[in-house]
Amino acid sequence: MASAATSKTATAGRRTAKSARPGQHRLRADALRNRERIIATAREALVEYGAEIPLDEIARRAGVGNATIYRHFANRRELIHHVTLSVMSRIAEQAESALAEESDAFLALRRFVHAAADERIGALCPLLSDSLDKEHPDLIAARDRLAAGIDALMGAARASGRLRTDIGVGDLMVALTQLTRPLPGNGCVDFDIFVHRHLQLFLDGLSAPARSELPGSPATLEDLQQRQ
Amino acid sequence: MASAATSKTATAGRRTAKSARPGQHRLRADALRNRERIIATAREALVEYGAEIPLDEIARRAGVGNATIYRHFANRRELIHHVTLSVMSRIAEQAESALAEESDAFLALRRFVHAAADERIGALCPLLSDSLDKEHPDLIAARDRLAAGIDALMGAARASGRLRTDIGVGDLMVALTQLTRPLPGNGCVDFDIFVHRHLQLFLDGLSAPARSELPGSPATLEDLQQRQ
Amino acid sequence: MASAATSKTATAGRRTAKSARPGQHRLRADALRNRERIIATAREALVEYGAEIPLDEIARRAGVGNATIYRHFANRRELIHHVTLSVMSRIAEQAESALAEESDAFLALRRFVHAAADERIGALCPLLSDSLDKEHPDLIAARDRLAAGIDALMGAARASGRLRTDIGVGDLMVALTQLTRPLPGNGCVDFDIFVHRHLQLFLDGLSAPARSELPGSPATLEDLQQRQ
Amino acid sequence: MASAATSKTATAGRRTAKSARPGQHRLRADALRNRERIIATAREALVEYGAEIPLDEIARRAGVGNATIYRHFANRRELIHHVTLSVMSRIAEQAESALAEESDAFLALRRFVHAAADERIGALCPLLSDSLDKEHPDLIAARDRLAAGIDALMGAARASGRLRTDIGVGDLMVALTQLTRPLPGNGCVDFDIFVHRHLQLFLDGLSAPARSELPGSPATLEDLQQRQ
DNA sequence: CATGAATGAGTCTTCATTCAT
DNA sequence: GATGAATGAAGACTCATTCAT
Repeated sequence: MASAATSKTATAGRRTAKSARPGQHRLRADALRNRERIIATAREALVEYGAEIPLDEIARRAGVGNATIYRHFANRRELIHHVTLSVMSRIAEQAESALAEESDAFLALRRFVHAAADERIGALCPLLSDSLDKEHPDLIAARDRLAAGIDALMGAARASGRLRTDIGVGDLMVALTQLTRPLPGNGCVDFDIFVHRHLQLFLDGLSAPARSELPGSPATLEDLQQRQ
Repeated sequence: MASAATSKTATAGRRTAKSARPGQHRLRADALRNRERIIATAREALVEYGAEIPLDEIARRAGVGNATIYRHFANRRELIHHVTLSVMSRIAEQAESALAEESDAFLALRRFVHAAADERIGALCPLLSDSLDKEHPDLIAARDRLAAGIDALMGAARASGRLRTDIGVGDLMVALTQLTRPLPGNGCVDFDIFVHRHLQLFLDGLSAPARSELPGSPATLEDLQQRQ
Repeated sequence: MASAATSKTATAGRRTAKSARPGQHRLRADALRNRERIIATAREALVEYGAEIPLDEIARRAGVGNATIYRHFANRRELIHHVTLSVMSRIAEQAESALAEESDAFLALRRFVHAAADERIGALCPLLSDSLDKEHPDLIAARDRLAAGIDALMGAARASGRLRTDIGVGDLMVALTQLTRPLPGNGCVDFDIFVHRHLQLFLDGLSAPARSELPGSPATLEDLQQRQ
Repeated sequence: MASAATSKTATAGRRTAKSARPGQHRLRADALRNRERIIATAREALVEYGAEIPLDEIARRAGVGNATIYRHFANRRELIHHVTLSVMSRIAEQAESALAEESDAFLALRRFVHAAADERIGALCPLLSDSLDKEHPDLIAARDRLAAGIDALMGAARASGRLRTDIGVGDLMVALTQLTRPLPGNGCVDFDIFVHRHLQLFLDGLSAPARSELPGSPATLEDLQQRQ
């Protein structure tokens, strides 16, 4: 699968740019495995435990020492950054494949929304939290790819006359993120069952014709990230 | 303003049951003022800062010493408990007055939803977080009152044929809570502008006739609190 | 005794300006005692153990909990800052009293040099280390006071014809600091005995007439702090 | 260049006596080159960065992997040990060649003092720090050679009537070390300019006739290493 | 032999909670 | 009753040292 993590910028750490992985420096196979495992574990742990999960706990779950996390990610912020990139990338794929594979545009949108939930989009608050460096080129690239994917989905659905016209990508993303956010502190696994109900309700609200007039105006992803 | 905090059970704090305030022991006027101020400050601070706000910060904002919080609430958990009660109470009032004052039942529901958002319902995840003692009689009472209020609202809206019939109080409450939850770490005050758009979309999804079939089944508030 | 710690600047911590102690906020007696004890303990501990001494060790020696240090000083850097101020202030007093009380100007200078050593001037590398915020007004004030005191001493000694004329305050301060610096890692208490020999030798080198031509040019304290 | 590192005793590293390199086991050429490079890099890095420099940083500067350091030196302590030996050896050479090449004995001493500073004698606190195993035969041998060299220098200078008679080798070594010690944490390269001023002043203090009476008594190098 | 990677122990710092005025 | 101060128990992060390629 295409990875959004190809463009790179060294974050010039004082000693070594741990997380910047320029093309010339291939990771050892086991290290790469660890790296991916840490990201995947962090994604799930964030969902189960909440955003304040200790890195030590992530390390424990991933079966590595705590310092191994720091070999791969300079600090908590950077780990979150990469988890965000990973999730955004996976979700972007979902958007793209939904559009490619579904003939009914609104069904494609619906499929995407539920798939994004399953991909733990809510684990991240990725577009809003201030714990991300929103200037980071990788994040911008991932955001743009995702925005493009969703835009295409929404555009097709709108073109088919099934999607109301007064909403933007940002509206969908924020609501989707919020509706699927994990509860803090406990593993509400069975909470998922609910989530899909609410997403479905929200999708019904997105259907054309619009049943009410919305306050404010449609939001792009850029809008979201700019609000402090 | 009716307070849900009159029936009491001491939760046997380590040394003294500070927070249990049996009716016989009227607080001094200034102490009561402090108590209310702490709760109100905590509510707002939770919204602005996020769930991990230090108690010292709440104390600072409330203009009291940190130990004063402990005079009123045995620990953080108990403070959150009371903030939750306060918010639930205020929201219940909103439900009740919306029903009483609006002639159009669906409009009443809509008014309630937006009012609940303004009351910071999302600051607390009041029904779900495991940082609450869900057995606590006060909480149960508050929940029941709130459930009754929303039930009445939804019943009326359903009766008027404007609300779809496959959703329960729990569905509304969870979605409402999630959609209005503050972002962690930063004061997204202007985020509010968005929230009402999403609530409106969700309300449109709630309208009859149902535009799709929902997975799962309608949830009550009891359901919610039993999970986990 | 006059304290250099009267002018203040809040270092605008995120939450509370712990270390800024504006005049309006008198410390409780016990807290002030702790504060002074921490500074004094840190001064001695720095001498005995070296600059890398853990704060926990300082806390232990001071008989307080580790967090108490942080109540008084936002971080390690700030503690060092205040220790530095304290030592500079004490040394400035030594300079002033030596000048005031000794009739022989060169003897006054000599007395000062040995007294500064006893005040642990070397514990700090106070003028040079980059672990200080050299822009800080308190530090500048302390430096200026100290420079003035030493300048007066040296000026008098020079005027009496006993001090060579090709050296500046900075020269004396640096050499004094270096010659009295504690060794890293071990408590060389009896090392002190040596130090005074070397200071004496250095003082002999400072005497007029100059016995050689020096490379470079006389240094002020400002010079020193600007390097690096 | 004569190396003091030929007589050896294995200091029984935990697993293998990595650093003991008995004569029979000639290092491969590249390994020897690495070893020397590590020592040289460590010497400079200690000067620029301070005593707390991480081994990883030394490895990075030396252009080797961190583990390579451990292949050559069992632990940090041992690396420091060898850097110390290296510096002492280089300084001893300076003493010997100064004596051999200068006709004026005091000039020879002066030349030596400045040369020792350029050899980074101060980087190591070589005679005093407790991070050395002062019992180690190599260190004793190096110390003895150095002491002999300086003794000869001082003896000649004393014989020429230019050096005061109340000071010992230890006095010179300690003062020299202290006056040239690098500041912690920052690369004060231009600090060197000062150092030679202070050394010159100190040398002037060493000149005969003595201008004052010194406290204590002359110190040998043995004295220094025995304290603590 | 050389190296990148992994790790546990240690340090700094924060915060809920308790203590003393 | 109220407060500032004190504290120990985490959590983030670093680094000497060990392991596996």
